[in-house]
This record gives sequence, structure tokens and C-alpha cells, in this order.
Amino acid sequence: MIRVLLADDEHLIRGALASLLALEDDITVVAEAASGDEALAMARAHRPDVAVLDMRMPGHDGVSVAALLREEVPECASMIVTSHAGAGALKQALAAGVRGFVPKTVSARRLAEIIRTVHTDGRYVDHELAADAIAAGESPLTPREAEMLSLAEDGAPVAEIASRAALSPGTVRNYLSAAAAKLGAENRHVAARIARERGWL
Amino acid sequence: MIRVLLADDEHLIRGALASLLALEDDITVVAEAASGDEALAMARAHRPDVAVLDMRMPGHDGVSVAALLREEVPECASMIVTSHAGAGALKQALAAGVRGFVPKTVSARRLAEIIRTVHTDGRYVDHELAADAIAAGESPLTPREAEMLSLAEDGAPVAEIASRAALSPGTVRNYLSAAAAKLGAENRHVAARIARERGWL
DNA sequence: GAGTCCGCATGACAGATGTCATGCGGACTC
DNA sequence: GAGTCCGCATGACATCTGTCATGCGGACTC
Repeated sequence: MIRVLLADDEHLIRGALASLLALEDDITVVAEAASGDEALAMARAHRPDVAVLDMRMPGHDGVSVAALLREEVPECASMIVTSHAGAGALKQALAAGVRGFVPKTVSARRLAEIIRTVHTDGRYVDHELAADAIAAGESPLTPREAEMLSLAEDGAPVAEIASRAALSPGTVRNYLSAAAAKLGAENRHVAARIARERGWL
Repeated sequence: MIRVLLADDEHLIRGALASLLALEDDITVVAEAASGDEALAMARAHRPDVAVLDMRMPGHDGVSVAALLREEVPECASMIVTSHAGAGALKQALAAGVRGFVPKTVSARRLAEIIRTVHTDGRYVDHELAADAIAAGESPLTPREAEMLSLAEDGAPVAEIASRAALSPGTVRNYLSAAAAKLGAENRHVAARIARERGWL
């Protein structure tokens, strides 16, 4: 019997998922959580075999919960179920030791299969998302360029970025300009968006 | 018996929702759709009493489907179920004639009740979202300012915005500057983000 | 060890951006 | 009808932003 923890802040979906998984003979939902923090607490208490985590949750998001679970409850395999499926999110999730990554467009039957795969030490990544991630490729940005882009992400003026990074404004402009050129963007704002989408930040 | 159309591109959620609603004695799901266009086609064919629409879908989004349904299948009441719940979305939905607006954080039981309310000519809007919308208040932007902001949203340079709007670059700068001042933003990029969040675009 | 490449960092310069003062015309008050 | 307010529109000016030429130092090749 596979003991599953279900974490999703959307009550509607969590409940629905629970009742669908209950139909499977070899799967039991032993705990439900509506936030990242709650998911951690539940996992510590119930030590489930598989944690099914939503990406976007209040408190810790799915990826950081997975990272923490890996240390605190190592026998528990983590998988992410998300509607906001970007190549970037996938990359971060895999780095955090997540073993399954599926969009919410899959069917319940399929989800149950994937839970089983993940439980038996397997891995599963949605094919389309994997293709996206491969298409996005490796980041052409240098570490500094990526850092400047992430500081520029919220639209702050260059002067503020410069002071935060303890750099000359000219230097900051230079990095941002280089990054925008590499990404084919008109200015730093669109460059930041593109880099974020592709998981390069 | 209330005949319901269910539209959500996330298979997992749609299926789960359908099985949960099936438990209610007075509700039948007569059709399911995975996209806006499919939802329209299904509604034309089955003429349901209530259409439960996800906000974000491929093809037409929930709001525009609701607007079209109102004309084509006027006896069908539309309601939006969404995870991306912003005050702006709510405002647009109500303008499109939507009768119910709920986040996916509600329970299935509650959703069934709301479907009944909407079916009997009632309205239902989630309290928290309504509070947000009221807190956001009326837009302080003039029509022109809002127009410039929406053109500026994707990070285009001012020159391009000016040519699209058939205005002098100076004029465009002026509107954007005024809008940023009203919104307390440092520049047009953050101004556009703020306005979008509050449903002023 | 010399040569070469690449990332980090800077300042000067041109061009884009935001601010300001100004004018026009419609709506509303009195 | 005069006065006032507000939105629309423009150009001049100061500031900010992006581009370029330049230099430094570590890594890697030969």
C-alpha cells in the first residue's frame, strides 16, 4: 500500500484528487495539506511514501518543500503537480530532487500510475515539458548577468540595482545590455521576462 | 435536475470535479470541455443550465466564453472558477455577465451550493475577492492613460507605442508619466504591472 | 612562459525616457 | 455667457539607459 501526502491550497482540487486516488486499490491518502508549511508538518508526522505537491502554495512553494523533505524525510519521494508549467520550474524542481513532474492536464488514472512509478524509485517527467526544457537549452548568461537580471526583474531603476550589487551603474548597464543582446530582447525588462520563462534565473 | 457544463483544460481537475458533482442528487454534468472553443461548441449542442468555466483556458478564456454564451445560449448561467484570483479578473467577469465567481479554494459541497444559487437566478461572488475589488477601488487612470499602459505592458519602447497609437512620442511619455505618478510607480513598467493587478487595464 | 580567450568591471558618449510648462477644447457650474 | 475644471496633446529640457572602447586578471592551450 502506497501512503500518499497531498498538498494543494485549492480545496476543490485537493478534495477531488483525494477521492479519485481513493478509488485505486494500492494507494491511500494519509494526509492533506493546504500550504507548504502544513505539508512539511504533515510529512514529519505521517512519514508518507510519496508527497504530491502543488507548485504554487502559500508559505513554501512545492519545490522548496521537496528540497526540505529530502533532508528531513528522505524515504519520502516528492512529485510536483502544477498548472503553471514552465521549463524553468521543471529545472528547479529536478535540482531540488523531485522525482516526478506533471501538469494538471493528465488524467487521474495516469496520475496514479505515476505515483506508483515514483514510489518504486522511478522518475517521471511530462514529455512536453521535457521537450520545452531541452529546447530552452543551457543558459547563455554568465553568473553576473543572471544576477543583474534577477535584480532588474521588478522594474527597479539601474541606480538601485547598482547599489544593491555594490557595483558602478555603468557596469550594471553593461551586464544588462549584454544579457539583453544574448536573449534578443529590446531592453532589460523583456530580457528579464524571457530569462525567467526559460528557467535561466 | 440542474444540467451542468464543465470547462477546464486541466484534465485532472475536470474529472475530479465531475465525479464530485455526480454525488449531488440534483446536479448532472451533461458535458465536459478542455478549451474555450470546445466549451462553446458543447454549450450550443447541449444547452446546459449552468456553465462552470475555468478562467485560464486555451482558445477563449473563461470570461470571453461567458460573454459569448450570454448571447448564444441566454438561458445558460455562467460562473467562473479560478485559481488565479485577482480583483481585475473579477471585474472583467462581472462585466461579461458572469453570475458566480469563486476561487478553487472552496470545498466541493460549497461549489454545489453555489451552482444551485446561480441556477435560481442568484449571484455569488467570493467575499475575499469582493473585498479586494472594493479595496482596489475605481481606476484613477484616464482612458488614454490606461490605453498607453496596456501598450507599454510588454516592454515595448516608447517610439513603438507612439506609432501604434498614432501619437507624438512626447505625448505618450506624458501619459505614461502621469499614470506612473498616480500609481506611485517608479517607471512605466512597474506602473503597468500595478494597473494590471488591480484590474485597471 | 607566451599567447589567447573569457568573464568582470569601468567611464565616456549618444540616444531613449521622464518631467515640466504650455495650449486647446469640451463639460459643468453659477 | 463667463469662469473653471479636466482630459488630450505637444515640444523643450534634464536625467536615465544602453552601447562602445578599454583594461585587468584567471584559465586554458601549446
